[in-house]
Amino acid sequence: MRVVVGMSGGVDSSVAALLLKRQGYEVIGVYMNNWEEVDDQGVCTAERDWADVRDVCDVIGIPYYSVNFAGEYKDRVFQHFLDEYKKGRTPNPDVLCNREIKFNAFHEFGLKLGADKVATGHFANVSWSKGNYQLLRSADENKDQTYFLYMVGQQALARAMFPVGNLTKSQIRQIAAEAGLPVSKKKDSTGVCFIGERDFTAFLKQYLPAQPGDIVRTDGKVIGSHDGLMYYTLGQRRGLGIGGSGDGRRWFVVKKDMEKNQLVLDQGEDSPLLYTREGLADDLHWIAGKAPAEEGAEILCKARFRHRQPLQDVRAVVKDGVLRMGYLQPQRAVTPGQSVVLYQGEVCLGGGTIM
RNA sequence: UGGGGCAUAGCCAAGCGGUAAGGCACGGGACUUUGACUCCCGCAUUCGCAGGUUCGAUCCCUGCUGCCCCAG
Repeated sequence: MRVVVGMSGGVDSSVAALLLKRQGYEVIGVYMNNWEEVDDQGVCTAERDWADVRDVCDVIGIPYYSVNFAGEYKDRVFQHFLDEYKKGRTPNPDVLCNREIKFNAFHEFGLKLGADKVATGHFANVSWSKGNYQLLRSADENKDQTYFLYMVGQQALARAMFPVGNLTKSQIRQIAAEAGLPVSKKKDSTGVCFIGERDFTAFLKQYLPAQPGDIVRTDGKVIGSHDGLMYYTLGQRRGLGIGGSGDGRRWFVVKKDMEKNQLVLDQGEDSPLLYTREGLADDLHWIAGKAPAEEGAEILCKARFRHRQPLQDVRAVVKDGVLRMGYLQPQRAVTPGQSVVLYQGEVCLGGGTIM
């Protein structure tokens, strides 16, 4: 049985490869570099990651390759990312990246290498039940990454493997250390997948030209100016430059008025304008291939509106391709363009894009 | 140019003779495979300017400058 492992140069995917090798699989490590950096230190980071992958593979004793999907990433992920921002929405590129790149383009590459299975270091699990593959939350509740995987399809899950899905982060680091992997203490990576950590607003400004406008209070009074609504998101506090006015509390973005090109702020982290009790989502995707209930029938489940958020009680109904949700507890800054992912027990049902 | 008041960091604002609170903003860090949120740390050798009194002043006195209010 041949398994191709997507390796990032981090601990998780390194241990994933190690475990598969120990389990007797014929393992091949593949490093993906999908972002061609021109300047910055991004190049250095990518080169170091690739070097780490080679070192790790040498220690484990498996062959390795690198592959570049920069073109695919740009066409299928980044373009959509920019289009969404232009509309004033806040996209989640990593959800698309998983569907289009890691669990599609990369899987196809794995097949070309003769792989029976394609593994990654994601914190998630797959199981087969009632004629379908299920996506399950990881053992390490704190690191679960199913929020980013809800768009993955049955075909991909059928050949996917998540070797570290049943481990905790500390167990993974311990295994890596005991095996002498050079990345055992490497810091977890953050930021947009393949693009990495950086000054996000400055990054966006490279692609989306500024469109200055007013910053206003909820009563319409102008209290400042902004460079462009696309550089801000709902619930945001930092980077507004508004301080000292009003009652002295912090200011948060509560609305982006695209028509007036105004950024609307309200004061206080508990501003009622930041909370909603219901919402809609479209662009739905169900892991099982179909909704968990008939059209119009109520779905009682848990949900999260952002990565790592504790599961929230939600009752939803699917109608005409739109998910109508009611929240038992008011939710803060549910943001258009972001994902809502539904769960029942350990099972990730799927989700959609917040409208 | 009659009277009164105020001038403290980017903003708001304590202090009222004993050697500059706090909040917001901002910067750094932690957390985090999106964007955010959150948390931690930092942030006026100096109190409009110039003198004076005092062992010692942001706090008292004088002058100057600026702003505000009332009356003209």
